[in-house]
Amino acid sequence: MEESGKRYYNALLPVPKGGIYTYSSDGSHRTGERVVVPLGRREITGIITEECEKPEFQCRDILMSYDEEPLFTPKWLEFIKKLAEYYCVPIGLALHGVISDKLLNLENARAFDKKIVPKKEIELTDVQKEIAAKIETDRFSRHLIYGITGSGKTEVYLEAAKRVIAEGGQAIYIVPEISLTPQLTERIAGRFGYMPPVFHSKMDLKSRETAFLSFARGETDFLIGARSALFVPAKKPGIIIVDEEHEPGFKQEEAPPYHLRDMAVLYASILNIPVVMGSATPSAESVYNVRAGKYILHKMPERPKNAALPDIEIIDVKNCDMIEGVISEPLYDRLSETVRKGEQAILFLNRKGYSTSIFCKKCGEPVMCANCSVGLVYFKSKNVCSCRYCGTDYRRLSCAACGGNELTEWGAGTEKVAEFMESMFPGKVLRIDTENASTVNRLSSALKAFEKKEAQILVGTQLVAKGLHFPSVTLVGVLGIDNMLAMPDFRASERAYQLLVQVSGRAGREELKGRVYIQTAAPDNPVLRFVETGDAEAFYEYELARREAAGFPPYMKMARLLITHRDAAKCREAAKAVAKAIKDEAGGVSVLGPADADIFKVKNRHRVSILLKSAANGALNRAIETADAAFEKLKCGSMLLKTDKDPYFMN
DNA sequence: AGCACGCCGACT
DNA sequence: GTCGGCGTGCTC
Repeated sequence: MEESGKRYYNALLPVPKGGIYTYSSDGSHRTGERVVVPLGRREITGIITEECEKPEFQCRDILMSYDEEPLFTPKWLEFIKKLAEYYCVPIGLALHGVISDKLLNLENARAFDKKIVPKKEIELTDVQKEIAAKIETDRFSRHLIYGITGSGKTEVYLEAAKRVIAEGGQAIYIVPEISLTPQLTERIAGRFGYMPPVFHSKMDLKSRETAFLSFARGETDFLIGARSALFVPAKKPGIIIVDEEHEPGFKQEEAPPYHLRDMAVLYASILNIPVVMGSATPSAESVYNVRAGKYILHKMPERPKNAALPDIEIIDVKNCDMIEGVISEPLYDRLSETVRKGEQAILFLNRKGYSTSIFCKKCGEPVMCANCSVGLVYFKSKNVCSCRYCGTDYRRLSCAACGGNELTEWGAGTEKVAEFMESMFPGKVLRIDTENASTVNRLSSALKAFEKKEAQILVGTQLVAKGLHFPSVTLVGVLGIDNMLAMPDFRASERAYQLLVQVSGRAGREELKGRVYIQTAAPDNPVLRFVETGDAEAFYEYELARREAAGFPPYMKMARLLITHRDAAKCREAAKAVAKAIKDEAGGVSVLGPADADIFKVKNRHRVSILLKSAANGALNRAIETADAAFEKLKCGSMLLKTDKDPYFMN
């Protein structure tokens, strides 16, 4: 029992239901050091948070340490702790969700191979220089660069990053879509004179390990990547850049369900460094934060080469002839003209597949997935009907309602539109959606093909709406946006607006003037009007007023509780009890529901949701804690409660 | 998350 | 009679 020489340490472990555990050691350890410790019958890697007093309970010895020099910093640990607190999840779950096991156990990696490329010096415009100069690098500040598509925001980010790097700091550059990084990395390479390290979850493990470790050790000074790159523990972080700040993809759905933009701001505040966010279509939250004086606004209202903005026209599909029920005559005429002139066009619709709904000929009922409350989509290329929620493929189908075997299809997806276009313009059509461009490589080769003008008409989903630059595209046709506008979601109009403006931005990027046609059955929808007139101010005015009147974010804090279980009745019953507990025990929140979720069944689990709203974050957190406690007591079987703070997807 | 313990159904 | 299904509970 000679334990006098022992020291005691708290370690943060990636254990979803806990987090901090105490261990003893004969040696000494520092905060941020990675250690291997025994936990139950296994060994697990965690991070030392601090030295502590000898605890009451018996504790076990630290088995070994990975680091002589701590890889993680006290501020990084503080960041994870605050993230967990904000999203009301155990800190162990936060760690687990933010750093993979592989990386936590990483001992060594190949050194970063600095591939030198020819440097392309670009003379910045006065606006670009001015904004970059306003980003002070010595303290926490939040910047929103509101620059129209093609206004050159990237150059501002890079200019600020260069300065940070010159001062000995590291720059973190986050983008929403992995698929966008090839075009962007080439551009960054040109400015820096070498290929920058990239970090995202779809790249090969070896390069990812290299990018992680070299940035954590301070051997590289720039890191570009997706969400997960924010959590690479930078040694001397100096600036965080969040491009396309409005992107819904920044909201992580798996636990912990965080929003990357908000976490970038939180991390920057802990580090006392600037965070720069940019978008051509800022989120309502960010516009609100500018008004509240939290974000510093920088506007870039013009394109550098003075390329004109496209003309936008709304086509009422109820009042004009539709060819094949897909494309209106005026748009078709324009398309022919564009092809004749040797220019390029993009046709956008946000539905993939061939037919977007399938019905029974006899009774008219839609054909649903057997496991989800979702209609099936027909894919002609694979000759299957698929559920877009659980991915089940159906080859032989009959009507679940009447047993009828004759089915009929309705609604056009990208496959059908591309097929029809191909019949009208043979050899000139290319389709891009997640179905045929499932990997980064396939997508980028498809985009390259279009760039090289191997096709003149590109039919695609949102995949083609984002940040791409095709100088010869002069026509953009939006074939389907109505389903998006009709979504029962308070963010639906914002998303539709952003998508329309972004996709319109693909038209006429250089000398050639662009035209945009938006087909709709609801031409009077105010969102479409704002897109048509190009009056962004008016859109944000409208949207924020609507949110304020209805008590939605950003004026109110919101959380969504989703309870799921095999048995619908049990699920509803539990949700009712949880809602009652919140009403009885937690004050300062309004409780909406419980109600069956919009998509009330996924993978044979019934889904019931409760919405919580509050003016105060603290009250909301207490309500969530109350709900968690009540749920622990009454749950049965494999019933689950998912807490989603600042929810984005309300299906 | 793992991993073990524990209590009920169909098999050599 | 056991093998194994996954519900439950704990890990310093």
